[in-house]
Amino acid sequence: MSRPFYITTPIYYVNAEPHLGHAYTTIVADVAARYHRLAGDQVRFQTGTDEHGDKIAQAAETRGVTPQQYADDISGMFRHLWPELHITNDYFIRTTDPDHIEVVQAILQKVFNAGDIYKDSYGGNYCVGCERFLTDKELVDGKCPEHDQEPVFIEEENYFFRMSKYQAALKEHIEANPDFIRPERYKNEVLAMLSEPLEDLCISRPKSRLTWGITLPFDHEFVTYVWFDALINYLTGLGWPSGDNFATFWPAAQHLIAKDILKPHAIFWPTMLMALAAAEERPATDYLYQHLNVHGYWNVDQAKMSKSLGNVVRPLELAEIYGVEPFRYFVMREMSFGLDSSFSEELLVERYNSDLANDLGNLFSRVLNMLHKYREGKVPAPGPEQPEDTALNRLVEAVAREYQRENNQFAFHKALASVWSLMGAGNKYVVANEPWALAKDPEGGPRLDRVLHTLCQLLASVAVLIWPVMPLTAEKMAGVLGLGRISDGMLASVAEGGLLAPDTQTHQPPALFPRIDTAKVKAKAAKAEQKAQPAKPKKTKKQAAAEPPAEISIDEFAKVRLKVATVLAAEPVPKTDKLMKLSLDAGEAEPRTVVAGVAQHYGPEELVGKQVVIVANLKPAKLRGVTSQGMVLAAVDGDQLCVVTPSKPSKPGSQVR
RNA sequence: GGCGAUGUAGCUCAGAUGGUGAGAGCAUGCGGCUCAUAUCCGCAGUGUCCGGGGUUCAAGUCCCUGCAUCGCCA
Repeated sequence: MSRPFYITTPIYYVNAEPHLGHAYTTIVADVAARYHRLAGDQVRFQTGTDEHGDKIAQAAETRGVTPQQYADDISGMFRHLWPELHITNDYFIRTTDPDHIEVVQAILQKVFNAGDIYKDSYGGNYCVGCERFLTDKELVDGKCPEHDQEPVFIEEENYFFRMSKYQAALKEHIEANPDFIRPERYKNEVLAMLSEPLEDLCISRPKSRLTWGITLPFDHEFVTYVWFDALINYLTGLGWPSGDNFATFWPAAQHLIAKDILKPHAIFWPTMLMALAAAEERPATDYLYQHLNVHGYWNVDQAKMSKSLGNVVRPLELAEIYGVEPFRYFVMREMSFGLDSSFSEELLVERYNSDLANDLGNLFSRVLNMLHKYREGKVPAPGPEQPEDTALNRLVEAVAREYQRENNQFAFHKALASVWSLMGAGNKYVVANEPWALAKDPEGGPRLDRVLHTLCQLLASVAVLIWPVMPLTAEKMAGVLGLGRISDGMLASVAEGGLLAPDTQTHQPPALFPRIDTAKVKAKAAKAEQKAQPAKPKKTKKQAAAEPPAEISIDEFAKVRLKVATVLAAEPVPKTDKLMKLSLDAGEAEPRTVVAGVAQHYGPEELVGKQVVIVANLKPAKLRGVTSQGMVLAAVDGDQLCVVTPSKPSKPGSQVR
């Protein structure tokens, strides 16, 4: 019984190059798709690009290309990125595809004929700069705050979709199907939105203002506005209204989105589908999707990642450095699906070392090495079974079940945690049975056979279970173990056990994930943080960071290079009353320039000739346009301040420690 | 301003329907093993379960209130 499964990512708006957010959504969709293939389901996985609208037309104009050329360009970047991340989408849709345009027009016409789209005039404050209507509350002193310009009152005719008509029915549907939107927090948010009256949705723009869009079939003076165009892609990609794919997969449709586009997917789209069903005189459930799966954001180094911040992490950079598979593993394991998570190189390396190198890689390596050492790499026929063997096998079965339950609910992090419990159990099993001792024991043969056999089966199961997340690693493991290819539907045999037949010849194990030197990465991250600090002061975080730890090690202290220096010259920095620019003899070839905040306490003449203590290896910083190469130490007591000076004259450059 | 969520070990988080001395992973310290990618196993911890009040024989778990953070809406 092969059940269908249809998973979509949003179609990505081509106003920005692909970033971590896009990559994450698409990797999740890919893992879901692969998981269902592994479970033997019939899978369809679609992604694509959204290419109409003002922003695209504008961006194209800025670059001096046509909107179509521009869209081709960016869309291509997405399309070429996915294979590099081992994404296995079955289809890539573009809203500029001719068949999509046809479908959108056909659906608009249907809904229009049924009376759920109507024309109305709309009057409002239109800001020419923003090219959109502003609400009264957006105005500051009657002006657009962004452009400092008074808006023009424009009355415009447009087409509206009767969204409000379906509000009650949608609310009922969500209440009757608690996992229609998941995780639950997002369902609650949607219900909150639905507790307020919905307004009808404006779905058009006059061509006088926007031409880069799909022409309304019933009024050629207008184009469709954003969502009506974009959302319908999920139907187009299946060949709506006819076609096998539509019949097979639409009843199994699940969408995957980030939380920022919750409203369009949880409210606009279902009501549109209900209207379409009504227009065809079919029950709404014929058209409503099964689940909307909503995930959170990645916080990259504290700052929220978003298109507007332009704070783009190039997904391939870290993926290239550490490998695509660890990258996929990290994002799937680190983020509790639905919640926000932090993303950093350090976190990635931590996961890599502890989960991939120490747990998975090392277990794989130690078991296969023993197998080669003691049994010439052949999976032995098992000797008599003991309770601990049974327990381990049972655990594999239990994990296989939990893995399915969690993956079905999009709780991928839990599914992975469950798989990793096998690594822990495997390591304990090795220690408990001490195969190296059995190998030396003349009576230990049958027991050793059983132990190695059990461990090989465990590894084979692990290989299958990690396949959706790390397909290449899984295949590599399967190859070494003599398991052959990991194929669709193989999940069922994990719970049954016995993936490997006795006498299967294995190969020498490669190091799947060589350990990464964390010291190097930490140093690099610290450096980057330093660089980022002045750019965006973080109120709370910064204060917390400024609070020194209770203790530091001697090694940490040794990083600070303190030196005695003699003040050669001093002059106040213009336009400030605190800063003084000092020229110092620190026993170096050239005098050093250091800016110190001492001008309120010392005049220039008091400082010249004085000896001070400086932090010599502080990263240079620009203060009021002057580059300061270090800092001068001073004792601070409330608003009193005095510079620290050696109690006897010392040679400039003397180390202070 | 309205609504909601969250606040548990250094970090990330688990902790249905209130009830054995409050947990996991990572990080830390100590001990052990040697098959293995300086890996693995064991032990050890520390927690005013955000503050304050209340209900109850009994509250991290329920109620009220305050604070903090975040989100949604306006």
